[in-house]
Order: sequence, then structure tokens, then C-alpha cells
Amino acid sequence: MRVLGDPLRMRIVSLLARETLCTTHLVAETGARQTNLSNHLKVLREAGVVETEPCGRFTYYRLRPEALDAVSASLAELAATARATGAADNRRAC
Amino acid sequence: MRVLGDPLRMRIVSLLARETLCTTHLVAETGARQTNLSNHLKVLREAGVVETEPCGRFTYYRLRPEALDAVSASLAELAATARATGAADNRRAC
DNA sequence: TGCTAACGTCAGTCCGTGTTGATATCAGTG
DNA sequence: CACTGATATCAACACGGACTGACGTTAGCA
Repeated sequence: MRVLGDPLRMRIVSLLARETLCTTHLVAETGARQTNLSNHLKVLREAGVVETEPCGRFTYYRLRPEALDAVSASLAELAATARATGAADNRRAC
Repeated sequence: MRVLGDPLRMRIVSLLARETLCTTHLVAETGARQTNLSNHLKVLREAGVVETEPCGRFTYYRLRPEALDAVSASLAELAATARATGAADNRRAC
């Protein structure tokens, strides 16, 4: 959740959703410096959002759908409980 | 998405999912200063994540489930496309 | 075996933004 | 009407984290 808060990282995630890419492609697509991307990719990797596949001197990055599904599900659950408390008008007295 | 990246804001959202609360309660629950919470609540309000209901000199904050559902759905869609590209082994050549 | 291109790491800078204190406002309450 | 408590706004401040430049490493290729 926290790691998806950064705009550039969300951009990376969107791009990787459609294609498996390597760093060079991401540099070309986003216009960001290679070093900067490498940092963000490290964050995404350590968060389990993406996984790498070394291919010669290239490194392909692929999205892990489970990670996105997990946050999506937890947000959906929050929305469901919120809907329930709204329907029950469950409020704490002051 | 961006607004949900902050830990304190996610905390607020979690609390509001279960109960409709006013600022005082949130101060007690989170331990954060009133001013700080007011700022975060403003951000959430302007993002359409929460809505307010003035009640005398109190202000109740309630979660808007549609907002959470929206981000949840968009993440789920990203996950779906990612799964499809993974299955098709859709990668860009270097 | 030199050369280049791809990628990661490190240390430092810089900026956005979360945090705070002071202040204003408004609603109850005595 | 004076007073207190709830909340929002404003103007700094501080700090984490995004961004950068320099460098090291590895893999292909001539």
C-alpha cells in the first residue's frame, strides 16, 4: 500500500501490467534516470510487487498479480465494512 | 491512491470503516495532534474518501465506500491484465 | 582480451509534505 | 454574555524519501 503511493512507482506498475520489460525500456518509457528507476524497482521487489528474471545482461521485470490482488481485496473488505457501518448508522457518541 | 499511501491516513480509514467518528475520537485513538489529524482529514475529504456530517460543535467523519471500491477495482484490473500478460509471456524484446 | 552497454550500489543533495504551535471561529453551557 | 471545548486555518519547521552523479560489476561482442 505504502509503496504504491508514489506516482512513478504506480507508473511502473501500470507499464509492467501490460508488458514484461527490462530497465532500459522503463527508462525510455518514463524518462526517469536509470539510477532512480533502479531504486524504485528495488522497493517494489522487496515489497513483493514485482519479480525479476535475469536474461543475459538484461533484467526483465514482471508484475506479481497476487500482490495487487491482496491490496485490492483488503481495500474491498474495508469498503464492505464501511458500507455495513453506514447502513447500521454505527457511530460513537461524543 | 496517492492519499492512501500515508500510514496515518490508512489508520484513519481503518478506524472510520468500523465506526463513524469525530475528530476528538480520532485524536484519542491515534495519539496524533488535532491539527495534524485535521490536515489529513482535509486531504481525505478533498480526495472524496471521507465525508463530513456537522453535528452541533462536533464533526462526524464517515467513510465513502465508493471511493475505496474504485481503487480496489482499478487494482484488480491491473492484476488481471498482469495475469494475462504473464500467461501470454508478453515481453518486449531488448 | 579490450570495449561497451546494462544494471546495481553508494553517498550526497534537495524538495515535498507530514508535523507542529499559534490563532481564529463557532457552538453549546453556565 | 462570558467561557470553554471542538475544529479549521495559517505560517513555519523538520525530516524522510525521491532524485542525482560517480563508480563498480557483469555479460556480450568485436
